[in-house]
Amino acid sequence: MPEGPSLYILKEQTTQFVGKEIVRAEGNTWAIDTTRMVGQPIVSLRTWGKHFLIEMPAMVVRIHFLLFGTYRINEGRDKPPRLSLGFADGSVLNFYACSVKEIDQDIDAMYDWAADVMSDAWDPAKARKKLRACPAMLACDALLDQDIFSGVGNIIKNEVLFRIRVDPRSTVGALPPAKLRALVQEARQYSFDFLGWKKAFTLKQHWLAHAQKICPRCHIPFHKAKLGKSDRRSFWCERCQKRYG
DNA sequence: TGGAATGTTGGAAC
DNA sequence: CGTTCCAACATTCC
Repeated sequence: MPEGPSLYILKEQTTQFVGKEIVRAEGNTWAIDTTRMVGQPIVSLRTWGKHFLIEMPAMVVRIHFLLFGTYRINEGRDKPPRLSLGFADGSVLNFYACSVKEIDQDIDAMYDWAADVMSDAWDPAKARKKLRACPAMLACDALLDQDIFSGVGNIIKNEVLFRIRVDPRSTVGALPPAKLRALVQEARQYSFDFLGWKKAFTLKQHWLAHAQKICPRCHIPFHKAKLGKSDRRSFWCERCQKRYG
């Protein structure tokens, strides 16, 4: 489920619920009092990267799908929902195996919308500025940093670095300006390509590097290692992806 | 079929 | 007190 483009699809699929009043709210979430949602209309459904935000007049609930979360619209599944919302017209929005949290601050103060690669507010110059502020950071860590590239996940990371021919172990500060610019540009571009392929159910077949064995450009084996602060899988080609720094 | 994976958090450890 | 480490969560696929 994760990665920003998937959340973008969720937002598109749930526009029908905006403005509707929640008449039933339940589920096995322990983190919020679901009864407080009953009687409230949905003011907006928004995303910030991998966060799905349900805005009501009196509260904002944040859904995070982590690695395994799923959702269903107007149907159930074989597991009990973590959060299930029912509306007067009989429509239903179900969330499973996700993190549910109430946000008790002003969301506009909390979220930097310019960091969301899927957002109209995405600001590439601001992203470059954030990158220049941490020159020692590895390229693989930079792409996964949600404060800089909100919505980018491990697949997008590997594909972006392959596209721009940068070794994941490169340091941000050692990247030539054109590469830094390409990194930021492709983080958004690839995310929208991801979106299109995901909608067409052809995402996996478009992977060039992620979980691949042979470099499609050089036809030599990819290197594979767990890299960076979070020890995430990286796939890269020693021949066509250059290591800076 | 056991292990790994599109991810993050919170608390322990240092 | 700040930073780092690690278990925990939970589902699907190979």
